Amino acid sequence: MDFGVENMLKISELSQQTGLSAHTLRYYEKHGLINASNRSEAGYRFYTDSDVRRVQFVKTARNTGFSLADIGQLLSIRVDKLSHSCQDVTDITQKKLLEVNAKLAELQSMQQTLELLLESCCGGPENATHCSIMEALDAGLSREDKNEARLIK
Amino acid sequence: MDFGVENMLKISELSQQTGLSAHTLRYYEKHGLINASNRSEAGYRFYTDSDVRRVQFVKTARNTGFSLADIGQLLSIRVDKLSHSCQDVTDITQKKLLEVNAKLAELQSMQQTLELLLESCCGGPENATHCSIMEALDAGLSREDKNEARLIK
DNA sequence: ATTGACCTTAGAGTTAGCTCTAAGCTTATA
DNA sequence: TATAAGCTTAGAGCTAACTCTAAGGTCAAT
Ligand SMILES: [Zn+2]
Ligand SMILES: [Zn+2]
Ligand SMILES: [Zn+2]
Ligand SMILES: [Zn+2]
Repeated sequence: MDFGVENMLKISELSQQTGLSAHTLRYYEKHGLINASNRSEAGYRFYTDSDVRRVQFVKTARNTGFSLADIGQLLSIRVDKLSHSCQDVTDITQKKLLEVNAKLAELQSMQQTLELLLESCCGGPENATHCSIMEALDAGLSREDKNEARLIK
Repeated sequence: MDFGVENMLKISELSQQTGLSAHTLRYYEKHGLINASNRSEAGYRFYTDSDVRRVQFVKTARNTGFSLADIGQLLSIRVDKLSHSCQDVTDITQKKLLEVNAKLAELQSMQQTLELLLESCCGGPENATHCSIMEALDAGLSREDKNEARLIK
């Protein structure tokens, strides 16, 4: 009856293999991303090799930056590749790249502003009455002025 | 008695001037960042010029990437510059820059991975049975392998 | 006097992705 | 057999920064 239970993993073993916590694995299951193909009579989850590969796919996609919703889509492609095209895959990937690029631009702008602020300030122990960082934040930064210009007209 | 009420702003007027919603302004007040120096008899908030400048400082700092907690610290320096040093200011700014740099590195890694994935896939209408993006996610990406290597030993 | 726009408050809901708790079984070891 | 470690579930809590709702008071114009 219970043929092949030996090479299946319990949740803590899967956790160790993947580096994802048991909590997270159950969370992914609750959200429809993964599943344990088998359960013991007591209800313990048992993961097959195929289950493990699916979890590793999820982890890899997660590390690549995909949201759990994205991963849900990628997984439905994965289980039925015949019904999906390469374009379906690139659409998801391209969308993610655009998001990443947008965040990058925002962070680069912040980085530049912060570096300029740090260059302008002595960083010394004297009091901050004439601190150029405080002055700059009080004056409204030039980057922000540009954004403001959009709103005015 | 109510001298000078004329040049004060109601919350919706401040909202228009700053581009922050009235909800957000009340939220900032609840969290101790800003305040209306005066209230009408009915309890309406009235903002002085000084209040407005403080709100604009908050907005500028927010646009620069500072968290509301950071801004709370910057504001307490702002109201008592004599008791604080330039170093106090650069400490906050430097810490923020480090955070931004860390996020940048993460996003740049994602960007690179996503670009490589997109280069490898034809993106065409044929079915996804041999899609190289799916293969790469199944195999575990090389970037991830590097991270894994850290864990192994 | 009656709209309707604006203001007040406390507090709930949103987002994403976990992270943890409580209460109670199960399993392995001593 | 007792103890500890591990498993189960539902559901609460966390983070940050809003965003919105409900129920009601205020104000200007008609
Ligand atoms: Zn200085
Ligand atoms: Zn300074
Ligand atoms: Zn293809
Ligand atoms: Zn492809």
